[in-house]
This record gives sequence, structure tokens and C-alpha cells, in this order.
Amino acid sequence: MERPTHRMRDLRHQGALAVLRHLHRQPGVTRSELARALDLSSGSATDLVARLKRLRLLDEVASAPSGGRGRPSPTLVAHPAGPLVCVVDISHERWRVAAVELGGRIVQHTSGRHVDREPDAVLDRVRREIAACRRRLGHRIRAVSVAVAATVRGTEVVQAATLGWRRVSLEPLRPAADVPLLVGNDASLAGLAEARRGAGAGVRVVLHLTVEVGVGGVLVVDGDLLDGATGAGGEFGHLPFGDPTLRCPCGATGCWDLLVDGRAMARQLGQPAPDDPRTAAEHILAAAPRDPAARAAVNGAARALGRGVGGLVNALDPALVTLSGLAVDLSAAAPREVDAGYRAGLMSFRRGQPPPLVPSTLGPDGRIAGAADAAFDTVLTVPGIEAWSRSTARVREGAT
Amino acid sequence: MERPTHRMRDLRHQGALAVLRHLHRQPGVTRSELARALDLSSGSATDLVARLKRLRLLDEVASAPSGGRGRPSPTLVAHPAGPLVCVVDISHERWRVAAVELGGRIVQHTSGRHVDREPDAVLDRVRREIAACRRRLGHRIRAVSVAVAATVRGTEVVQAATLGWRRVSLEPLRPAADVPLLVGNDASLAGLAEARRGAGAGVRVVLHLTVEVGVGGVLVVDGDLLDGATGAGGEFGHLPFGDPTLRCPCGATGCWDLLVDGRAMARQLGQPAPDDPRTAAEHILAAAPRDPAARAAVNGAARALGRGVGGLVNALDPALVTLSGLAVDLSAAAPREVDAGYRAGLMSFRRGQPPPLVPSTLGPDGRIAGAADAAFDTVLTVPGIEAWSRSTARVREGAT
DNA sequence: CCATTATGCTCGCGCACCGAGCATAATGGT
DNA sequence: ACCATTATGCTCGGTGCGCGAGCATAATGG
Repeated sequence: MERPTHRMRDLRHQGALAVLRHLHRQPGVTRSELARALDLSSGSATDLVARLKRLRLLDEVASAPSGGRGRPSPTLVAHPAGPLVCVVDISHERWRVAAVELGGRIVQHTSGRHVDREPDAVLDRVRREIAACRRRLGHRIRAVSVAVAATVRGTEVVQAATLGWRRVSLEPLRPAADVPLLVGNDASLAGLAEARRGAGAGVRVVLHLTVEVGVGGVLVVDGDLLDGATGAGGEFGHLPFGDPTLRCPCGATGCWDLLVDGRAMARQLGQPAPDDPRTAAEHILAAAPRDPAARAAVNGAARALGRGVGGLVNALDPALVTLSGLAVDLSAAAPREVDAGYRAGLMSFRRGQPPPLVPSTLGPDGRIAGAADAAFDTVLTVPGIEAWSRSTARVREGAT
Repeated sequence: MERPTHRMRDLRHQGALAVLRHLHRQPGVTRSELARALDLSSGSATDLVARLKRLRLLDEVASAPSGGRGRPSPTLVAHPAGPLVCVVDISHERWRVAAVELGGRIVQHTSGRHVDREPDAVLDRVRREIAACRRRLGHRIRAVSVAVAATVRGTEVVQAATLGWRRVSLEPLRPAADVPLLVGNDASLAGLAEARRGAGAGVRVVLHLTVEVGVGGVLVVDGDLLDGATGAGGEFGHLPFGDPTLRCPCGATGCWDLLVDGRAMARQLGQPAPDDPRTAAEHILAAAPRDPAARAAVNGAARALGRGVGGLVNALDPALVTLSGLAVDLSAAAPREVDAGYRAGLMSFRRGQPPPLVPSTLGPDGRIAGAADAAFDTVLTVPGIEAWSRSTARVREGAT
């Protein structure tokens, strides 16, 4: 979301941007719904839509008969030659590259498993896919947005435990100097999508938390990702909620991280630190119904999760907490422990109506949707629209 | 700060709002500086300023000779009959009521000590001052903004340890149904002013922390206070950084609160819990240079402060941390302990260039400035300006 | 088949910003 | 004292864009 600008000339495209943002948020709206939502007169709507069609930013299609009375209103959709963003998802084992249009529909998609997890190999593979995507779709690709399972600062991965990366710049993924490259933590971007389009839709302040190996997440306020000054915000797992004698791989001690994931449960069971804490956690969760020791470990992690969430709610005051990954499994396996920890961690005045803890609804596509949203946030700005106008005008001149 | 609006008719006043917001942020700008900052043509500036003068929103005065060449540019100031906000500060021992004009200058000011600390007595006293303020200044008072040393939700104080209040609505301070009443935690509002006008000026993401009794603070992003869904955000003192067996008066356990203030130092010295932890802390700090036990207690609190700040920096990724209250004294008395704790709490990738910890610059007026800023944020909006236009038109008609 | 309902389009209006050209008010060298 | 230089302000016609009234269009339903 763009902030009010304090610069007058930028007022010009505000109407068009309002329409495009609304369309992006609610793909498939009819024109009359749009006009009502934005308080547009029908004359303004006509004019705006015509201008945006001319700019190849949106298109109208006849909508399915509504059954109601009155003249049917056309549905607004992304223009078939409109702007796209290229979204990349790099996780522990796989990569995905997708072209996404306004509204969030995936236009093209490729994916694969890493054969070699070294940064150069992964980036080279992905870079080639982005190049191919751009060859096919040309100037329509307005930005590249990467979701990666790592701590991110700017466009650099500073550390990725599961990938084994440290200080890896993702600048090689930028296909050209004038294409914006955005890099974000996968949990943060999934949180963005969850808050805007998932369980948090319509809620002003949403805290999203996910447990995989460690705890990630982000606070989303008014649809804005609060990922800090450098994009490295949301590392809630590295708040020192835990035993200060426990050393975390991040370099600090007592991190909350170490109390809630597979490492925590293995430690409590007296097992050595697992190679793959995610799978270890799943095994322990599966064993819990019949193995009291496993159940105790699950309960301990569930309680630590709840208590930490309580502390974060004290500090950040969200209206809703969305949970993802292992946090959902822990809540399902030991709901009473999570709740007991949560309530114990809350300041007492909050216990009357604490923000609900709900599982996220978007699943593994959340990070793609979030990365696409983050990218469209940079496209749907005054400079973004002006650049698109120039670019599409050139293409049309060349074509005619 | 207002969010982009998605409603077209609101575009109308955007230019005027941009001017007013700029003036509020930089009182004493000249017209030509304004035009440059906002990228206005001189024609637009003429028009805008004339309109705003007619609306009694700003005025021009001849500026002191700059010494430079060229035609001198008039200085823009708040209009002498322009809008004001009524700011109230309620702290442990005192109350203050001030009328503040655009730009932040205090126009009128009264204050006193509480004779009776009961909510009814304090609120009644303050209510009468607000009424007097409104009698003198009439429709010019556009909002009432209260900074109170308490946890706040909406316009209600949910708990105030030092005042001894619980669940006290401040609605009685609203002088009329149509006057906006804003209530905020004093530390949060001081942080807002610090981030906008103090040590954090120009920095996009600022974390402000203050230690008095417990820890308060707030994150300010792009000049926006992140005080959560209900205004109760910023209770960083109630993150469970500490010993989980310690019970906090807030109802949770292990709060960071309990490790850094006068209670923490007294506990470490084997003293009973002090009645007035703030003064106790000052005594211990004063004794530290010659008393090793006091020094150890100070060092312990300093280290706990640093470690917690490190954790918060991990989670929130500010570019700057501003400190206020006892946190400044602890940093001065035991800088190495604060720094050691801070570095130990940071994720290692952050240790290269961690955000600086700096003392705040605004002092005890910060909370007044912050409350005024929060109030002007509601006045400098499209509805606020439209209401002012109607109101000032009525007054002028009545006057002529 | 036409009343009803909902929506879209045309067109004149007005607001607010732009830019070019001219006016104004200071400095500073001769 | 005068005038070139510099910086700024004002006037005025042009334009982009949203508004609203009135008319046109496309569905439903008795």
C-alpha cells in the first residue's frame, strides 16, 4: 500500500489506482459493485474504466447472469495483455516460478526439486526460469518477487537454516536493471496473504505465526507488512522467551525458537538434535496419542507456543492471530495446553476477550499470493503506472 | 497519518492537507521551501495558500531577512484564529492541560498536582480545565488528546500501576459528543513525538522504549504509531523474557518488566518490594558508584535491558532505538553492561551494524507533543478539514 | 408486451493543478 | 545612486478528472 504522498502531481492517477487496487483485492467484481465501493458516480466509472482499458490495465467481460433484475453489469478482469509479476518461491526442497496477473490468478507456472542445494546452482536454475518467463511475456513482467525460507535483509539472504545458506545475494535473479526485485521471508509473505485474503481478511491488525524449524511470522496492519527497516522483521522466534543457557544457531541465547519446534520436542525426549526437525516433529506428533513421553513433549511445546503468543499479543495487540505450519498441528494435538499457555502469558485485562488463534486458510499457496501482492504493491503506484503507460505505448506503436 | 482513501471525492482536499501536514511537521517553513518540498508550481502555491488563509488554517508573516539574494519568501505560520487541539497529560503526580496550535506551539497551559489521586477527583479536575479551555477558545478546539501513564484500550484506562487505577473510562473528559477524544499511553505518545520530531526524525522505523515502573514503548513506522487493534500495543514490558516463576502484577509471569526497573534492583539487593520503584531505582543508581552491591544490581538491570532490546530488535527490525526514563540512566551508569546484553541478544548477523541506542531528546514535553500530533492526525484529514470549514464559516457569519 | 429495476453513457460544469510570462523585492557591484 | 542579478509571487489560459442530471439500454416478471 502506498502512503499519502505529499507531492501534488501524484494526485493524478489516484482514481485509477483506487480502481486497480480494488480489482486486485476483489477479482471478479462487477463494475457497479466497484462504483458503489469507491463511491464513484456512474459517469466517473465509465470514464475511468475506459481509460484503464485503453492502458491495457483491465478488461470487461460479460458476467454470468445474476438472476436478479436490472441491466447486468460487466465483470472487471485483468487485461489479457496487462501487467504481470514474476513470483519465485524457494523452499527447503523445491523452487517454483509463476507469472501472476492482477487479481492474483497464476498465468504460468513451473517448478522443480533442487538437485543441488548450493546457492549458485539454485539461483542459476531459477534465474533461467525467470529469463524464460520474461522471454515469453516480455514487458508485461513488471517485477520479480521472491519468497524464500530464510532471514532476509533487503535483497540478501542473511541466513537460511534449512537451505544451509549464509549471506547470499539474490540480485542475480534481477532480470534487468529496471525491473524491481523484491525479496521476502516466506512466512512473512504468507502472513501478508493470510491477512489480506485469508483468515485475516477485513481485520485491521493481524499477527501471523508459523512454526517450521523455528518460529517465523509477521504483523500486518491495514494490509501493510511490518517487516522493519531492512525487511528482516518478523523474527519472533528469536525473542528470548526461553532458557537463557540454551544457545540458538542464530547466535543469541534463550530463543523462543528452541522451545516449540522439533528440536524442542526431541530435547525433551532426551533424543539428540534431529537433522530434520520438521520431520522429527511430525513423528513425535504422530506418536503422541499412544506414547506418554511423546505426549509430554508435545504438551511442553504447545504450552511454550501458547505462552509466547500471549506475550506477543501483550506487546503487539493484534485483533487476530493466524497460525500456520506446526503451530496448527500443535494446536490440534494439544489445544488445552496451547490455550493454557496463551492465557497464562496474557496480561489479565486481556483474558476477557483475547484475540482468537485460528489456523491459516491459504495453505502452501499463501507465500505465492503474498509475494505477488507485495510485487503488485510496487506496480500499483504512480511511478509504476506511469512506467507501464510508457511501456505499453511503445509496444503498441511497435505493433502497429 | 491518513491512509490512501479509495474514495474519489476525498481527492479534493489532498493538496491542502499536504500543505498543512508539511507545515505541522516543519513550523516556520517559508512558502518557497514548501513549494519545493511539495513540488508545487508557484501558481499552485499561491492558490493553495490563499485558500487556506481564507479558511483560517494558516497565515503568512514576513520572515526575518535571510541575508541571501532574491525576493524574500513569507513564513507560513498557524493562523491566529486557526484550529487547536487540547492536550491532557495525566501522570503519577501531576496533570497538565494545554492548547496546541498547528506546528506544535503551546498556546495556553495550566497544570497542577493531584490532591486526591482517585479517578473521579482527577477526572473532575481535568474535565473542568478542559471546559475552561473550550470556553476561552471555543470552536477552535477540534480534539481532546490525553496522554496517561497507563495501559489504555480505546478511551479506557485498563490499568495504571502508579495511579492505582483499574478500568477507568476517560469518556467524561469528552467535552461534547462531536469532539474527538483520543487516549494514549504516555510512553507511546512520547515515542511518536520522538520518532517524528526528536532523535528519530527522518528514520523510517523507530523503536522507542522507556523504563519508569516497568517498560513501555512503541514502534513507529513512517510516522505511524503501531499501537495495535485497540491502542493497547507497546506493552513490551510484558513479554516473558524473564524468570517464569516471577509473578507480575499484570497477571502474567516472567515479564521483562520485573528485570529492569527499581523492583528488579531492589530484589537483587534483597530488599522488600519498594512502594515507589522509580525513586528506589534512583537511590540505587546514586549509590552504585561507591556500593558494589548496588553496582551489581544496576549491572544486572542494565544487562537485562540490553538483552531484551536485542530480542525486540530481532523481532521488529528498527533502524534506531530511542531510550527514555530510567533506560537512559541505566545506559549512562552501565553502558558496557547494556551493550553486552544488547549484543548477546542480537542474532549474529545483526551484530555488524546494529541499530544504535540513543537517548531521547524531547524530555518531558515529548508526551505533550506526541498527544498533539496524534490529535492533529485526526484533524488534518478530509472530514476534519470539512468540519473546520463549516465551523469557521458559521463563526464568521455570526461575527459579521 | 410493457412496467419495473438496475446499470451505463453523454455532456456540461467546476475544482485544482500546471506552466509561461510578467511583476516584485531583495542583494551587490560599479 | 543605479541597475544587473537572483529569487520569488501573481495572473491567466489550459487541462485532467471527477460530479451529476438526464437519457439510453438491458435484464426481470406479471
